[in-house]
Amino acid sequence: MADRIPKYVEIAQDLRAQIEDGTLPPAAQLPTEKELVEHWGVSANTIKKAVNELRQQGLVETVPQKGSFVAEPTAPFVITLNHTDLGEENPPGRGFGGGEGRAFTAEAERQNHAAHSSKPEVKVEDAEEPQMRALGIAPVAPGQPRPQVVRRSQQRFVDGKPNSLQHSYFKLELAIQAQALLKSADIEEGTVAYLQSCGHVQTGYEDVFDARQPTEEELRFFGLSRGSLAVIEHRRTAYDQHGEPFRLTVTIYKPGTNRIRFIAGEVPVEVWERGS
Amino acid sequence: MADRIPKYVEIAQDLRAQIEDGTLPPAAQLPTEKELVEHWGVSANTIKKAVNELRQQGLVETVPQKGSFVAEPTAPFVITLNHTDLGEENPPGRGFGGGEGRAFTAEAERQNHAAHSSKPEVKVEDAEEPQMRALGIAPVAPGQPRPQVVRRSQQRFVDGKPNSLQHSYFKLELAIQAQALLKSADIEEGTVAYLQSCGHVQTGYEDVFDARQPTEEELRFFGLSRGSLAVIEHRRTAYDQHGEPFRLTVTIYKPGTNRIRFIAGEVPVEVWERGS
DNA sequence: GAGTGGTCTAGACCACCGG
DNA sequence: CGGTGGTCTAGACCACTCG
Repeated sequence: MADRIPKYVEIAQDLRAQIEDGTLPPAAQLPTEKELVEHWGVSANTIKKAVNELRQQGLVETVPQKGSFVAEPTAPFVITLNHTDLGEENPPGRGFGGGEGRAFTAEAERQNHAAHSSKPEVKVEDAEEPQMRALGIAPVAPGQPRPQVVRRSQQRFVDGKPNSLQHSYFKLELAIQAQALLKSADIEEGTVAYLQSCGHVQTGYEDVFDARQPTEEELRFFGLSRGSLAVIEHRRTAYDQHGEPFRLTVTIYKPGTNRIRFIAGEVPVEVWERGS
Repeated sequence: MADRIPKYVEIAQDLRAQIEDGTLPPAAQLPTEKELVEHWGVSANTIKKAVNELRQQGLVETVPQKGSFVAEPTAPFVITLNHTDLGEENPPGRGFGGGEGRAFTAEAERQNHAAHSSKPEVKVEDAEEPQMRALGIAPVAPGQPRPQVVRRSQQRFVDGKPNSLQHSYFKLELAIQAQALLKSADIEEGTVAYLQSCGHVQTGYEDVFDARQPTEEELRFFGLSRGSLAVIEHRRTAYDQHGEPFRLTVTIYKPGTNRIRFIAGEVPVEVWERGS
């Protein structure tokens, strides 16, 4: 019976209970590791493992030389990646390809959140395997020069806090045709509309999701420390009227504060409106 | 410069490199912790942290009293939760509400995987908050008796290996009308079709995704040890012709071996066919 | 300079697995 | 039985933050 609960799990459960019943309110600092060591009469490593559990559960965020703090109550920001956006009629407030570009800020406003994005950073770089696959670029032998792609990257914030990272990849030839892609500035009319005016109508897309450990860059941006939660990765490959892939957009979300949502068919309007 | 890489990260990177270049092929056992301790001249805890990194990255699976093994090359099984399934014409092979029920096995076959599901386990239980919210059941004060719901749970396997867990929730009144929901047996014609024959036509749904740490039950089912990767949770709330929510299906996927996919509009047929 | 968490060591005991 | 990983201890030093 009971399966021998390790001490660090027990400690984590106790702290969790304190967080859930409000003894440790949101944003409060946890007892320091030293205090916990004394309180429980265990060694420092055991406490670290306990706190680590909570970090992985998203209940606690640790700032390395300051302390561990109860995570803000996840008033989740919902990204609606809606379906009904491919030339069919668009219900009011449901922009094209939700979650991308300017649709992101519109979505946030509907949910009474303030959102902003950094200026796009544009880089021309050697294509990596997954990007090549998605954009339909033939693989090259190792050692051969790799084809180049344009990457447009943005950092996105909600209520001033880091929310997601977005990288869009385009073939270099396309960017030469559609030069606004090379400028480090928002595309006023939206990327999808702009590319349409350049002859690439987005007629379909494929969305793929996965969860994975954050990279170092993502850890820094989200202000997380190692060993905390996984991020959600969303890859959207967009196809034009010739059935050719012409854009790959990769968005990385910090979970807990984000929900990814799709809506299909008829649902009550309250579902659209509600933010969680 | 270089930001002081901890030793355990360095060791993890070395092992990772060995996995990626094939020195440690899939399913091979890693050097034991003792061997790694000797090889690197570090203490056991440092090795454990290194291996833990790899576990969280999904590169390694540890079986407690046997050893750590290189994870099988993620030949990812792609669950296509397609859009074009709401009464519009269905392209061949794209069943209704992909990823659910029998559509799951059909999807697997298209990708040349063998899939099977356990017999549904049916339970009548007190509704929890999130289930009530989704099914549109009014909240009750704490202490009051909670309304009851029917839960149908299935374990799903691909190529004999645990793939996902699925729980569908229904209001008890609905299950009384539609009694097949109470039987611990597959519903031959599919749940959606069956409920349609009971007067609930699925006219829309909302999908929400999140990533989180696995529960104890999920750890056991997936054969993971604590501190390994996050799982992907997919919640689908289905609405009927009156705009009432009548079903909540929660599916938990082991990441790495699963990709969740949506397709909208026109994409080349190869995209439908390919398994990654 | 005091306080924080991050890394690391060199031991220990345990539970479980296999032959 | 020997070998494995899981837990745990009681120290240590470091880097960073803050007053």
